[in-house]
Amino acid sequence: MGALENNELEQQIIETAKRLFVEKGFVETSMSDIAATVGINRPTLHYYFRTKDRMFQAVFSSIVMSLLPRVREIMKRDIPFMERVSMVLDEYLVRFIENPYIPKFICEEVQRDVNHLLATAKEMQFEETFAIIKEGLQSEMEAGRLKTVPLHILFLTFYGLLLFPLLSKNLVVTLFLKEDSEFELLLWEWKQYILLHLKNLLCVDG
Amino acid sequence: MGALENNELEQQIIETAKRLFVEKGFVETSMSDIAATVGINRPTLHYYFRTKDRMFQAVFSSIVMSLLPRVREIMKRDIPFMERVSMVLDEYLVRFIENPYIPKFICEEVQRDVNHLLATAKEMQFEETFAIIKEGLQSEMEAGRLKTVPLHILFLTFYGLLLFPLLSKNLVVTLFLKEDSEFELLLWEWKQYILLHLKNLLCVDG
DNA sequence: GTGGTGTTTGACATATATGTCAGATTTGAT
DNA sequence: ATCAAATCTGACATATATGTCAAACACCAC
Repeated sequence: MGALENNELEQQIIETAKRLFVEKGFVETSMSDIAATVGINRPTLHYYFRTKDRMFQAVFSSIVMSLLPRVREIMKRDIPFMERVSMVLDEYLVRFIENPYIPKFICEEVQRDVNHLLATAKEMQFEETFAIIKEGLQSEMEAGRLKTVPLHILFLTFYGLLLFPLLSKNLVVTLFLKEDSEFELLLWEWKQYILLHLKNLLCVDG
Repeated sequence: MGALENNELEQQIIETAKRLFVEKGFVETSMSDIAATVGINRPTLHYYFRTKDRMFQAVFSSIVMSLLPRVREIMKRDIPFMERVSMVLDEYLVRFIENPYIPKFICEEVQRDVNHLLATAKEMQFEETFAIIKEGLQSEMEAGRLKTVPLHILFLTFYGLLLFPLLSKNLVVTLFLKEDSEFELLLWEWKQYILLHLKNLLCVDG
């Protein structure tokens, strides 16, 4: 046979598609682009992933799967809450420095079709991770170690501060930096401010 | 003649194009869409705005022009800094509640072509407004009424917190709200948190 | 009405996208 | 070596996008 064994090319296609989707966006990346970059014929793409939509699902899964398990593992640890948050931030930032267009890609998909996105996410234990974080927070709040803050406020603060610099990277570099390479440094500086804001929001001491 | 007098249809086209660009994004809105919505023939669009690109410029100008003068006016007032910020936030939020897709549109354009965007913005006193805010901040900081914080950090905090809820509106509504109509309420609740974060960042008392 | 200006349109040229399919090619089991 | 299944490809069908143009149309001055 060989059918089920040749996931090598399939993987190569997914990696290439990920890079292109994430660089240029879903709509502006064509199946031809992907095929040309991989160095295969376009119909071959359709052979592996019948439609562009299934191509997307494969790519999105690959992205989420590369982050979610690490986050879940960290949030389960038995160390102070803010230390866990700090480590999760590291995890995100490393991934985003590697691939600064992921946030844009996710945001684009949130706009294009939330339900499709959530359905895809659901298939990879997204809800378990979400639940772990939620419960972790609630127990900290009930124990009085953290202030009581609505979950959606926390969500907006965390992801707003984390994702926005990457969404506006071009603008930030143009307005505030001399050259592109300084951006990574800015992100690590920025991480401290994210932690500061979260502490102000959550920690009882002040 | 009549050429220069018929800015009525031209305005109607711009309004329609703005709505569509802002709802569906630039790439996913076709000239045909716009023409059909206005109720005219597509070549007529090309008669008024030779290319889709000039169409964009007209739309973007219209959006920025509806905000920038108000912001400039407010920032010039002689009232406490945080009060000015609060009023600017109101201005933004009212505009965004009216038209929740503006942030997405701007972000998309920041990614697509920053320089094009900045060039268009430059034509409408964007730099003056930017300078006014910058100087206002510096004088407050030097007078010791505000903590000294790098401009880019302030930029990221302000716009990250302000824009992200609108960029992730679909997700927020799906994850945290019962129905779409609650979103406006959430935004006004969120405004207080934005102010809180900015105070923590800027104000000397704490 | 005639003519000129500004405005609108139908038809065309061109480009690029997705998806299908029959047939060629490779591959592995026998 | 042969056969069948898996893999790949050239060619096709279809859809939709932008932009151009010559010709039609509307309107006002004269």
